[in-house]
Amino acid sequence: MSARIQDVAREAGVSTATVSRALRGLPNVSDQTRTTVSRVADQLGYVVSRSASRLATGRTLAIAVIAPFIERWFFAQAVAAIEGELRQSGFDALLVGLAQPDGPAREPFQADALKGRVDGIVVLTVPLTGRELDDLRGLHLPTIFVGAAVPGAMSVRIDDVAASRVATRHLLELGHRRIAYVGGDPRQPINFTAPADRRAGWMASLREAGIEPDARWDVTGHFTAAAGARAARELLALPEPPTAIFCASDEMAFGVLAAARERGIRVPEQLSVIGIDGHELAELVGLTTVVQPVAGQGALAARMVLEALRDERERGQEHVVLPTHLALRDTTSSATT
Amino acid sequence: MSARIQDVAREAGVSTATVSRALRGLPNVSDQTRTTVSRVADQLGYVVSRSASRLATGRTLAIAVIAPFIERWFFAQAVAAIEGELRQSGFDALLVGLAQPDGPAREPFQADALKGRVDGIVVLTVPLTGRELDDLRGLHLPTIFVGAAVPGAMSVRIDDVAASRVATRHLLELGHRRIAYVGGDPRQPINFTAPADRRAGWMASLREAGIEPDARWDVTGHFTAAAGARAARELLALPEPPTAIFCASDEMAFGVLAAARERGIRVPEQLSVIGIDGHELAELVGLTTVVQPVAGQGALAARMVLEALRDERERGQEHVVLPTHLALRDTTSSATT
DNA sequence: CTCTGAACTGCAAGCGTTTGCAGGAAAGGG
DNA sequence: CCCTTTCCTGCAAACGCTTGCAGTTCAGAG
Repeated sequence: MSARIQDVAREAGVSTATVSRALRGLPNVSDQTRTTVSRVADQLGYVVSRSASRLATGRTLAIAVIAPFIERWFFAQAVAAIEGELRQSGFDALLVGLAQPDGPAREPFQADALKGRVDGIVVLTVPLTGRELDDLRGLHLPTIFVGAAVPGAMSVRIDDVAASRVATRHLLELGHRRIAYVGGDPRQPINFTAPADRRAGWMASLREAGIEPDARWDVTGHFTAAAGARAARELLALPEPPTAIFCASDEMAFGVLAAARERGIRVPEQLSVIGIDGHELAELVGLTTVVQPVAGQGALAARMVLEALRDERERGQEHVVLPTHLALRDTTSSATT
Repeated sequence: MSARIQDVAREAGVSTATVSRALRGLPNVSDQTRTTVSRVADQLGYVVSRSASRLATGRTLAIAVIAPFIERWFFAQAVAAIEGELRQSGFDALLVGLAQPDGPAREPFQADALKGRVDGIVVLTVPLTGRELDDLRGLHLPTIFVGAAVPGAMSVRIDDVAASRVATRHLLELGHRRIAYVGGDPRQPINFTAPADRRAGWMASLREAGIEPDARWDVTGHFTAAAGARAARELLALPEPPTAIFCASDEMAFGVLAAARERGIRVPEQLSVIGIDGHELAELVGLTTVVQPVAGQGALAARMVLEALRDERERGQEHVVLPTHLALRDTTSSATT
């Protein structure tokens, strides 16, 4: 059906070995031969069989991208950036989600299902269990984690504690004292450090300001807008509600804003709200937030795997921390109380 | 390094042929043999080499998912659903984006780069050129389009004209006469019918109501919130601004809402806004919209490719149209003027 | 004119599965 | 007790490429 290397070889009057070398730009092929071969090849519409190359070389030219969800903003941005970077280098992006068909629980991650199928792996903020992690290491593939610093592996992330402190301090400086935190699920599995770190940053900043965080100010928004709204309703129904809410993601902050609107609470006059992320819509609705480079982390992670593939030796344990910055907008203002 | 089929065969005292058959559940293998082989296999941590199977069978067990963008809401939802469906059936999702590294233009789609790399293709609302489409057909792979009915291929989509009419009629029934449309790029390439259809539905509904749509009411929002906001600013600055704005996507509607807020225009009292999509945040902000099943379309598309792979004969040209429904919320109300 | 390399090119052995075909054993029928 | 069937199993030939090694050619040095 489709042309094979044999056909090109025959047509060009050379051996398959020469065709292979010519087409891949390897040295020791005369210019004339190379030209002929190339011409014949695309005349015949020849495309090298990835399967055969893979089998022969052991390299797949594919990278797995593991993400707990793909439909959420953060992951979609990151995945898009990773895919772009990989495509530019001629690598395939093998997308592996972990969401269950139905239900919120995630599927166990089968590391060895990837055995021999990819050359490297990018893991997006997945809270892996120790066993999953071990299996993953057992693959001996360059692996890079985004959003969490896993010991012994490469990673790219932001300083979550610092980002969180920036947000909290901003609120403190505005005079707020009752500052609530809307974060992820507190029963966080290991290795998913972001929610824990952000919570820690909030707590530490409050304590430094001499404020003991009330347990009721610490609620979970599951990193979704809807759950963020629920969390906010809870907070705003407290006898002494917070005057400011710090959300560990912009999406949750959107939920908080919606909940405030529902109750007729004016933002920022009666309630200050701040998020983390730099969501496209945050700018639009004027949400003050700590912006993190999401696509940037993804792209860098992709480049790092490719790099590791190039310099086998350098399978170091680079840990890159990208900067964040506070985007001051309209949802935070001085405490009035 | 890793166990091969040979190793399993030797250890189990059978031939590689038997191992292959036993592990794949083919008939004509005694229960006892099958048990032994399975035990030995996972004792050795044997995982069949995908590359070798691919080469031997010609089947890749992978499906390409082509999307112009991955980071946008609609595509992220669809891709997630597709990936889930594929994973459940043991297929790999090969993600192919078309976004340029920088710049808004999309990359040309190289169909034959996929030659021999996937068993089927899902194309998400990509406006392909005639040539690209021909190349794609030349692959002779089951291909299914989401969001556009390409003749001679399978597709799953919504009735964009109808969805648009529902939205427009809703506004008309509320008494609005000056109804603007914020859509996609008017210089739409072929085969990307959604923006054109939605525009057509808007226009037809207006005409049926005896209203000749003003050219200035027809603006483009590029399917992003930011551009939607720009479009709205333009509309609201008109000497006789519209009293209602129909957006071809919820994200653009968010932009419109933001622009209205900027100008101090109250929604829905002074301006009605309606979208299309059913974005998670639409519910939260109370945006009235025509809900379409996004994940549903993706999942169905995935199932259809797999189905086509199963029944080779049935390579029909099924065109599935999924229903939409109007979600009445708080951004539309009777025209006051 | 012969010799030495350098530069090309071809041979053929993998890479790890799958699968058509044939052989062999066991079971059932006459 | 012999002959079919039926059921399992193994042999070995693909699948389409890559690559170490060896052979050829040719320019330039001696």
